[in-house]
Amino acid sequence: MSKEITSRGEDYSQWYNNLVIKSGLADHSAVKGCMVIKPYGYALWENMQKELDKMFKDTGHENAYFPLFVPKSLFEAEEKNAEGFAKECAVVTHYRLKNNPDKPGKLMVDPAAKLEEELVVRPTSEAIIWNTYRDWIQSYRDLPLLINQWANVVRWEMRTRLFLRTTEFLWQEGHTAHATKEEAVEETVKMLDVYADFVENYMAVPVVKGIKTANERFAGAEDTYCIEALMQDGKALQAGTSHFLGQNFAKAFDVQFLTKENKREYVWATSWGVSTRLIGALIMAHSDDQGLVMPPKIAPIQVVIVPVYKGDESKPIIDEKALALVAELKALGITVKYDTNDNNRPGWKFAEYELKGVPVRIAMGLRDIENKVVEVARRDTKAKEVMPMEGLAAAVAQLLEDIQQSMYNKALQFRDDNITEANTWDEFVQLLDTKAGFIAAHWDGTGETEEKIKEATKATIRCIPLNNKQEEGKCILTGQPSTQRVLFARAY
RNA sequence: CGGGAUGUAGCGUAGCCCGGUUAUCGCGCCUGGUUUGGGACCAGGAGGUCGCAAGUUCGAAUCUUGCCAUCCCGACCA
Repeated sequence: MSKEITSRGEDYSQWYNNLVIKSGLADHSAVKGCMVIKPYGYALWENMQKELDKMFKDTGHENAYFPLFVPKSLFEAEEKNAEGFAKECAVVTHYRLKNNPDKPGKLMVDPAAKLEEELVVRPTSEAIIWNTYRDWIQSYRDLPLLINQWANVVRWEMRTRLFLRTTEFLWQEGHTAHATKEEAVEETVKMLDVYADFVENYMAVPVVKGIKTANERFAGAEDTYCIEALMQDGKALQAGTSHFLGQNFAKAFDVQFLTKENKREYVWATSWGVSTRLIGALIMAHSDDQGLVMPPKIAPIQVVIVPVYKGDESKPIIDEKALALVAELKALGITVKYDTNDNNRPGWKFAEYELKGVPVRIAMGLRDIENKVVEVARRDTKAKEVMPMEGLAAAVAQLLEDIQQSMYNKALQFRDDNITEANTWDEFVQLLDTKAGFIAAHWDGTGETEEKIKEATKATIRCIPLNNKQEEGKCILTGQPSTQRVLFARAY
């Protein structure tokens, strides 16, 4: 969208970091690779959680909580899953510290307190959950089992980025068990749809629904479905995944059930998750040079009222009108802040709330009150309008809806403008360097070719879109025949 | 773990090459006052182991060596 941002190129990282910190969403922490989510950022996460949780419950899921620690023997039970995550696991080996005899006042790990079996801090919870499901599932009557967990996980990545990749992050992970393959696949797709619905309709970020190639698949899954979003710098971001796990975990943890026909069968599994990474997606999809732009449906503050005082005697007059408006807005379920902080002047507040991305700002001064109007500014377009106080609350509610829709439309336009077809290798390489975005190109379907393209260009296959148009073509690298285009991009 | 850069007040910085008064400037912070329609102004004030350690020197933020930390680029990845 904003050319300024796109053209910023290598400064984009810096710009993103500064924005996250200055807007008060989060900060670096004392622990390398971890972040502190500040109240404003956490309020945003809570709003996202609330909506997602409602959607999960509407689709029949219940919340539960499983332990943070996974005994190593359980962790390694599903081999592919274990292998995939092994390189990024934090491991607990001891359970006690003691005074260091050589360094007074310092502590050391007590060698006598070594655990018999190491505990892996969960990078994902399939293992501990499926070990539990064995006890929960005996009969077809116990199925389907539809559980979600809100939790933190730890993945010890080499390089981290606020919200996009932190050592510890918050997420939800759904883990379901089904009697048939068909039912499990249906669940996988259903939850992908839930994610797409949330990201598009609440976060106003359009996504491409698709399926991952074998190389990009979740460790231990038969199929990984994903939603891919496009950021303003032309890079793609995996916003959520939903996995069809087949019977892999059921077999690894021996989870069998008796069918109506009294036959023992392994259950079919899915898992799906989205994380605080979505906040990164939100920032990179909508923000501009003035700061964040929050979609109204999940904005921590939807409307801010800034009073413009002229001398002390005007305060009670403005307060009265403003508080009445606050009450009206609240009655409509709108989150509103009346900023009476006298330390900052109106201009300062205008800039501050723009930085924080508050969708609607109302300025109210004596002049307005005399004319029975207020100044209403919308964050997404920065348009200002004088509106009558009569019926204002309803008008603001309508405006919030307009902003939500308009933000989505703008992001969708950008996304669609940045899906480009490439038919030759040269075209492909040139597009990556000049335009970026998603590149739709033919691929011969082999992991080898995919790997070569990645090595040569850093672009990966983000997904094979669902309901993809079938067309004859030749692989851009090898020239081998292909039946459909897949979406390539450089990704976060 | 490889390649590059940086470390000076809460944040951002000047000074370093070419060693020499009390370490520069801006923002922020505190006190008082005037203000308030796009990041106010005036006056006063607080805040520093110059990343750590050793060395060279009459003298080190500045030179040397070692260490530590952070960031960027690669491998890894939701």
